[in-house]
Parts: sequence; structure tokens; C-alpha cells
Amino acid sequence: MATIYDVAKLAGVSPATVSRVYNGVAVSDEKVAAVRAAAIELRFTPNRTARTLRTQSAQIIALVIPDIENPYFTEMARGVEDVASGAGYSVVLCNSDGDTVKEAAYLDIAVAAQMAGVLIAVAGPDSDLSSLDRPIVAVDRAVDASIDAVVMDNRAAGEAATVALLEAGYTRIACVTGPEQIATARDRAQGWRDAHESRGMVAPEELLRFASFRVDGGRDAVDELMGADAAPDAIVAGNNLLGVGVLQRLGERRAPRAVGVSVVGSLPYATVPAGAVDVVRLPAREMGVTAARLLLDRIAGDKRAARSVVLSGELQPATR
Amino acid sequence: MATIYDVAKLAGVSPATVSRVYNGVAVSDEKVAAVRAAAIELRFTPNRTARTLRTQSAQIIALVIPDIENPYFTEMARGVEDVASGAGYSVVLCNSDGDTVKEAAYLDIAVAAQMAGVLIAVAGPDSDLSSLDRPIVAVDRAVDASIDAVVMDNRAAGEAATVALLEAGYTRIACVTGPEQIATARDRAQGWRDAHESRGMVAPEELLRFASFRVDGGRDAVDELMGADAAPDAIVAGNNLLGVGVLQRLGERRAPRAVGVSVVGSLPYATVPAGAVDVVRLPAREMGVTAARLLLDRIAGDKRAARSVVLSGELQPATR
DNA sequence: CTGAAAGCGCTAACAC
DNA sequence: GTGTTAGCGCTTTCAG
Repeated sequence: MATIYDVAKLAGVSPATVSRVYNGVAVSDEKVAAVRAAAIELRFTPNRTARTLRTQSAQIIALVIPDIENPYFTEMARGVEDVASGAGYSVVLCNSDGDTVKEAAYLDIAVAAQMAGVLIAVAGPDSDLSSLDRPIVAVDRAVDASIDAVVMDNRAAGEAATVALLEAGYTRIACVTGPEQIATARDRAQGWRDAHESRGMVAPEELLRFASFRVDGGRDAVDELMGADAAPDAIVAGNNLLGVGVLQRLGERRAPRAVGVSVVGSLPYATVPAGAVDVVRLPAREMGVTAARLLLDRIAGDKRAARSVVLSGELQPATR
Repeated sequence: MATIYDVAKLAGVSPATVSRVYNGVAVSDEKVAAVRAAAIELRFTPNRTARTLRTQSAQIIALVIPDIENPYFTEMARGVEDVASGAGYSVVLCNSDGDTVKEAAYLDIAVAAQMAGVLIAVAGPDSDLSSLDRPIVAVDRAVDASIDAVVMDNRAAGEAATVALLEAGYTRIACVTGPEQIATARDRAQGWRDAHESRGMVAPEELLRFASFRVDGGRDAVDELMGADAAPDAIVAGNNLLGVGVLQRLGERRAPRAVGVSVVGSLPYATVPAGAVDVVRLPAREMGVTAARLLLDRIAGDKRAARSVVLSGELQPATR
């Protein structure tokens, strides 16, 4: 690979001038032209490693998520990437797998590779961000008041999903949500409680299930709930994958009667007919866009107090 | 951040010795202990940027894929990551979006950041890999004989999907596959032809559609196919997302009679009951694992002639 | 086995 | 506006 010295020699200028051309520092037009020509001839691309070592900051943003196979997070990733690449940053996608050990390893890498900042949907309450000495924004899952966050209004989303079923006339509504230690999961369950309360009812706590935020979690919960004596007549699924599992398993069981389903989160790859279930669409892409902008602001030196942005889901009611 | 000089001073050794400890070069036990202790005290992590600048190679593998929102590719990514991280490499996921310009930008970054190697599912036939002066393995889509590749037997997969429908008694079978310029898409269509031929039939070319490899492609194709005079009685979908679109749209239309569906690729998030459609499962994770191993071999200096590994799909027949 | 020292390619003072 | 030069933190000869 050609270096700035090669280009400088060919263009008849100093290495510093070549550097300036690539960093938007004022250089006379003729020298700019000479440098550009030389660079093309030598197929020169600035070495990012050297630049990073010198400036102590790579033009890279780490995006750490707990499940790369969940379309919710990949949709978010798209949003992040669009903003980041527009600003000249690359995005490194890191899959923590919900494992705080793997997560910590990625955060170490982010530091060791001098990445400019980190966007993270934490694996859990034990996630340790303390050794991260650079800008960081929490996405989807808040960490604490000292860290910028962009999250969904999970309680309201859970409530909206539940209200839709109540309004449709269901009376025994179960809730299948994610792991109890994840606030997102708890908040959505709280929304399910609140929906009942707001109508003078009390949520049937015996129909609340904490599962993994995965398809299997939804499938298992259906078997458990529907196998019991006083089975529910409807189910609120706490995220997209749980919704898929619930719908899959309900479809496979010969149901004595239709069970209502509503889902917190979109189902981009589900194959239920449109309008078959209530869905509270969560603006995942927008979350990614917002978080990326916030992070770029921080990287640019924004020193204001930590902000927290809350995005709202939108009920897309079933057609009944 | 602490440097090897800080550690060296505290441990009472030279910087070179600290470096050796971190690179598995022989150092006396007592000095190793002293260095480790100092490193812990100073919370030292070797700076990867400096190491990369010096060695001219980052412990990073770029994985360039055309659609990060497609579960097929994220499943593959998991396989890649498991192998890579086991070998001490990080994986950078790059979403080319099927755009050769974005793809080229990522490949430039891979070079500029001195990444150790590249795994790529090329965006199309115009993808330019010529300026990539480092190990590279094509996944899912072969490039040419000079480049290692790990791909599916797409023709056979298309054939198996079609045969399943023929055996189920369908007689007018459409094929909705991906963009014509993508070999994967053409090969699957060829399998559809071959299935007919092997039974002494001729494939109804007027029922062949090239669409984007996305949900919408499948939806639109259904409208077009089913709206025509001589509509098909079954459809082969050329990838997972097309399958989702086809199933969605068929479910939404009031079908005069059941239309058979078979899909090349798994449907992890579909909500059709198990056994409702024929699926040719493609071992995406295995593809990622195999490709990553091949790439690591190349990075380690394997100079043998380019290999091409072909993986087979597995029909998971519908229960009828 | 260990230390000194050069240098990977770039940027940022600093001088002119 | 431009050139000279000193590192960024690490690895790797080369001596010893």
C-alpha cells in the first residue's frame, strides 16, 4: 500500500500537505490537484490504523446487541448504520448473546481498538460499563441516569396491547413477557396490569409468565398456559419473537376456540393474514437513528447532562 | 490508558518483555508474574491499534452481507462469529444492502483498517474484489474459481422444493425467485425446471418470476400470478423472505382453493402451523462456520489452490 | 532470556 | 500556506 510519503514525493509536496488534503485543512488549489492526481495514480487510501493511533480515535461506532437474530435489533441496526455512515463512521455489530461476559469482551475491544463510541442494548442488570472511557448511549434498555438512553415506552406499549384485547371482549388475558431481570420485560407486564386496572379489573397474575425473549419462550408458555385448568382466552406477547412463538403454537394446537393474541413489537416475517392480531409497532429504526445522532453529538463534544429519549409504540389494531 | 511502558516500569522490566508476555514469547516465570501483576494493577489492555499498525494486520474479520435483516444471513453470521471469536478474532458485520457502491466502501475500509480477512456474500455480478489484497472467502454466492467459496447446492434445493409439490399432486407450479442477475436465484429456478424435466414434464416458464429477495417481492408476485387467467395451483418460493411474502399474501386473499407452497430456506419467524408448507432447510449456520474456518486457514498462511465447498439443503416435507 | 532502539503511517505543533 | 519533526503504542530485529 502506498503511504502519504509516496504520494508526497510524486506530487512534489510534503507529507503534511498530503495529510491536510485528506483532512480538509486549507491547501492551495494547485497542490490539492497534484496530491489528488498522485493519490489516484498510486491507488492511495489513507491508512486508518495509523490515523487512529495518532488521533486516539477510530471512526468506528460499536453497536452491542443481545440478539443479532432478532429482527427488532437488526431493524434498529439499519437506523444506526444509516446515520453513522452518513457521518463517515463505520458500525461494528457485536452480538453479546445476552451474556455479560461476551458483552464485557466486546467493550474491552471497543476500548482497545479506540472506537469513537458505543451504542449498547445491555445484556442485563449486571452489565458493567464502568471501564468504558468514551461516549456511550444506551438503546432499548436504560442503564442509569448518568447515561444517555433511547428507549421505548414499554409500559404504555404493554397497556395498549392489552387494552386492544379487552376492547375486543376478551376477559381472561395472559401475559407472556421476557426475563424478569430485564426491565423492558417487567415494564410491558406492568402495562398489562395497568390496562386491567384502568378498567376497574385486576390482572390475573397467575397468567403472567416470564420467558426468554425468544420464539421457544412463547411456544412453551402457550403449552403451559393452555394446558392448565383455567386457561386464558387471550394472550399478550411481550416481544416480537414471543409473539411468533405464541402464534406458532396456538396454530399447531387444535384450539377449542379462538385465542386472542396481541403482540408488543412488529412481526415482519410472520405469515398470519394482515389484521389477524393486534400489534403495537415499536419504531426500532427510529430508535437506532435517534441513538446514533445522540452518540455522534457526544463524540463531537456535547457535554450537556445525560438525556433520556422515550419513543412510543403505535397500535395497529386487528380487523375483527 | 496504561501502556507497555507503564507496565514495564512498574514491573521492573523492559517494554519488550511486556510485549513478549502478551505474545507468547518465552519469558522467565518470575518476570511473567511481575508483568501480570503490574498489568492488573494498572488495568492494562494492549492497544490494538498500535499492534495492528506494527504488525500490519488487525485481528478482525469483515463479514459483508447484502441484507442484515434477513435471518438467513444473521444465522450465518452467528456461525462465523462462533468460529472467529474462538480463534481470537472479532467480526465486523457490514451491510452492503445489495449495493455494489456501499460494498466497495466497506471493502476499502477493510483494507484501510488492515483487517485480517473478508467473508463476503457479494451484492451482484459487478462486485469488484480486485483491490482486496488479503484473504477472502465467498459465502452463499460464488465469485470465480480463484476465490474460495462456501455455497449451497441451490439447484438441488430448488429441485427438491419443486418435487415435493409435484409429489403432492400439484400440476401447475409457479416459481418466484430472486433477481435474475444473482446466480443463486437463477440456480434455484433451474432446479424448478429440472424437477419438471425429471418427470417428463416441462416447466411452465410463464409462471417464473424474478423478484427482489424480500418479503414484498413475494407478495407482489402472488398478486401477479394469481390474478392471471391460468393461475398456478402451487408456488415455489426462491428464498425465505419470498416464502414469507407468498404465504402472507395467499393468506390475505380469499383463495378459491388451497395453493401449495414450498420454500427454499427456513422460516424461523413464520407463524404457519408446523407441516403446512414444504421447506428446504439451508444450513446457514454451518455455511458460516465452514467459511470462517476456511478463512482462518488462509489467514494462517494456507496457500493451496482455491476450494469450493457445496452444502446441501434438507427437505422438511409438509404433513398432508 | 532480556534490553535498546528503530519504525509501522499518520497528524499536529511549530517554525518559516 | 507549507515543510520539518516528534511522537501515538506496539513489535521485532539486533546485541548481549
